[in-house]
Amino acid sequence: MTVGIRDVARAAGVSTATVSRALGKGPVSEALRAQVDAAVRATGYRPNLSARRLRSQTTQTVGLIVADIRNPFFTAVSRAVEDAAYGAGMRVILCNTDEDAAREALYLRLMEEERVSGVIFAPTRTTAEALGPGDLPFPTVFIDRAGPPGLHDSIVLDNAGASAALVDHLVARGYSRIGGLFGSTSSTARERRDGYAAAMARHGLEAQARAVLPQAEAAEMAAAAWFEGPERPDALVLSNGQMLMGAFRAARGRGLRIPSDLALAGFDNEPWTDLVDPGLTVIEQPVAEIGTQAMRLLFERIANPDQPVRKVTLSGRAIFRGSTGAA
Amino acid sequence: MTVGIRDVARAAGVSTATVSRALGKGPVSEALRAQVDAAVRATGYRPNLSARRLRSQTTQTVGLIVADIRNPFFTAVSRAVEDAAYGAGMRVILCNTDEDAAREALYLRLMEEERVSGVIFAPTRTTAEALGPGDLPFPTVFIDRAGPPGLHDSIVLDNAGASAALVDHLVARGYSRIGGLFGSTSSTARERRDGYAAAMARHGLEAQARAVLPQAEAAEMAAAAWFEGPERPDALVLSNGQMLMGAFRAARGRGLRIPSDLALAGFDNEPWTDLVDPGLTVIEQPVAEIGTQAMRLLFERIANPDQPVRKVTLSGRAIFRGSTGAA
DNA sequence: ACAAGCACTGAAAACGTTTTCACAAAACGT
DNA sequence: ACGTTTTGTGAAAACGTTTTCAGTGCTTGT
Repeated sequence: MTVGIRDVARAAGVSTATVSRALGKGPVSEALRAQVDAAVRATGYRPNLSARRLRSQTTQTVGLIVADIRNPFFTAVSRAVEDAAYGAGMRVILCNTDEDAAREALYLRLMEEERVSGVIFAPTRTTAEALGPGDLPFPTVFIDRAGPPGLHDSIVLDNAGASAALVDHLVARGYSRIGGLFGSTSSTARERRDGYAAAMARHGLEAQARAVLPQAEAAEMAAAAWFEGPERPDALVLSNGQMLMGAFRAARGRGLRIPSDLALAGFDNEPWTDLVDPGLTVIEQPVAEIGTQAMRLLFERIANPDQPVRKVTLSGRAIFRGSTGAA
Repeated sequence: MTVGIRDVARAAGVSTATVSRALGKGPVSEALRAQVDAAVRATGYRPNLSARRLRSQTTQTVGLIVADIRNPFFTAVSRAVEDAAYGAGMRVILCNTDEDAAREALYLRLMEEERVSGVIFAPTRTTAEALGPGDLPFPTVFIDRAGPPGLHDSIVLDNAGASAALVDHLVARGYSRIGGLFGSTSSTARERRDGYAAAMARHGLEAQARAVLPQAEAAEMAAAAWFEGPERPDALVLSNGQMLMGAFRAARGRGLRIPSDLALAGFDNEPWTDLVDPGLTVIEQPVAEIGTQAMRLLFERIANPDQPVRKVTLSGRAIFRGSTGAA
């Protein structure tokens, strides 16, 4: 029924070995290569990738495991990863964990079964801390979030520095009751919280940090409760773009005026953040670069498994807008 | 080196056939099944999916081909598709075509080589019109956009009706120089344009439609040029959420007041559309349902290849906001 | 008690490629 | 002109599973 390499071989009058070599990069004379090409076209042959992978023991596939593709940060990173992968003739298996360690374990097992060439992984803190030396039997690059210390390549943001920059800016604009609402699941959120706390201490201010699931709804509820409570902050730092959106919603719902009643600052320069009124002060992350660099690190690790572990730290870019009383 | 099914068989003291059956759903006695489970645990065996696919001739994989995952519409649909797929033990191969017919052809070929069980596809108009009866050698469900007429299952929006609803609303609010800026690449954009034109005609108004690439930047430039020109509209209908964002940017850049100088209405209830001031009137699409229904149609088609072609038409929900002078 | 069926198991074939191996012919160095 | 390499080719093995086929031992119905 379906046409295989032996049909092509028969049509071209050569052996299957020659067809395979003509399609790949083996040494084949020009004459035979032309015959094979013609036979491929005539038969409409499509190589069976499962068979190829089984025999060649290389899948040309990478896994990409993130919390939720609907978070625009991961959307953008994923797109960059996919472009780089397809550009290099590789496929991507995308998995959404929803910050759930059980699903992370499930997908890591799937990656083993797929015999992926490598994995790009943004883990929860739980998983990152539980992972030991031999637990990932494939090259792995951690992105956005730290993996187990010292074991794998990674590419992260200078989270503490970025948080501190936001706090410094808020203090300079005259805010003092600066609260921080951070994600509860990632090392990144924790680093942002620590950077916030350190900067607050440096300014002699009392840090007020809370943690929730890093999603818009959870942040909206937490922020709303905070605004109702006895210690209403005059500024709020949010740990990512989704939470920033939640906080903005909560402020609007309470009728708070920004930036006079409340300043807002956060992470991720999502396209809408300069569309609202006032625009929101954010730390822009180099999303495309994170994706392409992650693939680069992974390729190099695959090519050279024993090279020393590398950690790439990128800087965010602060964009000051009206939500913190800036221009 | 790597542990295979024969190692498990040896460890369990049974044949590979029995291991395979114990792991699958074959008939195996309880005693042996327990031995096999123990051996699997002891050896840390991970089945090789490439080998399984090759032998069993079923890949349990579906392709998902969309224009750009960064478009929140496709992001949400993709997430729903992936959830449904993984929930049924299938994998997803995601491809971004950037509205490019050449890349569509490339990825369709890839789907053949992967021997996917089926494909979910949002094609450009070019490709949809070029596709003949035998061109897709796998079950295919078209989403968001029409495929070749009558050949495949599909799930689309009532685009013309939704457009007309927007026009009717704008007319009721007193607007009359209502322009339409639509995507140039999809049947969907064309249907929205036609629905717009028909509604305008019904109201005795002159339709003014333009078409550009369905992206924020292109729409912003086109809208800006339109606002500068001699025939500035007093309302604009946009063909998707990205273009709506572009038009909103252009209006703000020109200092136009919404809704007094200009009304804005479009498609896709993206999270930011009710965050800007004024909120934007949109047609909300049932994104999650589109994704899950697409997978359902695909599963049913795979299970029963010869059943009649089905076309599911979903209705959008109009959400009237300040950008059209609504409450 | 015996034929017929049933439930379970193992040996071996099969899936569609790539790769190894052996070898013939051509090219090369002296 | 003669070994020695190089180049190109085909036959067959190999990749790691699932599935077919042919039992074997039990149960069942009569």
